Amino acid sequence: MNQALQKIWKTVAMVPKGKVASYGQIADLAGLPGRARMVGKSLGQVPDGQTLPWYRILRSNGQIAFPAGSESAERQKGLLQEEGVVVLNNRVRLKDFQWQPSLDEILFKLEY
DNA sequence: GGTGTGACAACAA
DNA sequence: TTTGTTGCCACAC
Repeated sequence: MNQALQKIWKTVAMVPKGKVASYGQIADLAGLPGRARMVGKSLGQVPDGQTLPWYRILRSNGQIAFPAGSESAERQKGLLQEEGVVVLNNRVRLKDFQWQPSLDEILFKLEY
């Protein structure tokens, strides 16, 4: 089955609450450099049952990937703000909220 | 194989 | 800052 998909989901799952990450960042951490677009596609395939923080994933510039004002964008914005992440004009200040995995977090991930 | 697509990214203006 | 262009890579036709 889809290994890449699993890796991506596991990686997304370790983004801490109140922090965000970019598609490319997730791809890199998942060991799939250059596959940012695949991360996006994968998040769209997440079964509803799964509790995955898909909403903590943004574009490299901090923008929400959905068109501003769309239902999805609003939902994502809401979920983020509930965690304390400030969203303005459909974007987040990465300087303040981007997740910076510590070395041990990365190593822990490699154990798998 | 060729071609188009996509919850992307880097860079130029 | 915002908008275009290009480069990417896995996939579905």
